[in-house]
Amino acid sequence: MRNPSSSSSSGTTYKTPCCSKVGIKRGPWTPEEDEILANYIKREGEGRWRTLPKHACLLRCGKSCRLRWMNYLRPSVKRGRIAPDEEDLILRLHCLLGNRWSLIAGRIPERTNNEIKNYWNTHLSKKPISQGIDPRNHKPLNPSPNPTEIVHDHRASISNQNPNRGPNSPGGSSLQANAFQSDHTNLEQCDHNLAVNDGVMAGNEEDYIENCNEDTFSSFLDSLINDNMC
DNA sequence: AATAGGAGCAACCGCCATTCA
DNA sequence: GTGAATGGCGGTTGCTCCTAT
Repeated sequence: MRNPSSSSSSGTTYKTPCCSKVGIKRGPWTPEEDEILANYIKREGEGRWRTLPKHACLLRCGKSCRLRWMNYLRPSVKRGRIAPDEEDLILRLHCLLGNRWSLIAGRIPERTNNEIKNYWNTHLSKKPISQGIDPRNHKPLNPSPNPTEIVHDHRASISNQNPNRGPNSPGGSSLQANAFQSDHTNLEQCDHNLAVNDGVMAGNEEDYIENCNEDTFSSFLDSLINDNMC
């Protein structure tokens, strides 16, 4: 929405409201609403999203407030054009993680998952297609038996691992570990990737996966990215 | 100049995991 | 142990702007 004036109150119609409450405003945020929200969060801090609109005197649902803050009002959010190196990183990470936007965003400073998702859908998803590659799983659009496809398979399997969860979610670390475990299982099919894992993992594998935290996952991801798998 | 179609992106929805009473 | 509330995620929608015809 580029024109804030085209809110629901002025005719914009989105799908059925997430909250059925009458009097909840929907559609684009106005500068006044932004200011109210930003000031309130600066004063009271993040969280308690459901009750925030009432306390801040905003006619919005909590989800809408949270989204607005997370994606646009947070001071740490960088707006503007995606740099070529960021684009490259997004491509690599998507190659490894699939549509796990929060995971990808977590590794690109000051970018939000919504922004990265939009950028992928509008710009980057077309690149693999032009190269004859399926952007959803980075497999060739016309698959042929080829050892390198095993690498693609593991990427697809990661993206299929509970795609609704990321590192910032309450259950993030265990799910990271699950994705990691799945990833590793598939990696075993590829000598090259096994070598990658050997560099990261040492000792008992089960213990490693069980105790996988954000740092180790991060290291693991770094090794895959740096290995230029895509 | 008018208009149709595509691109870009903000905002919403439904779902799921976690937390808490 | 259970159910409601909450937070967070990915997918999708639809409005506005831009460009080609």
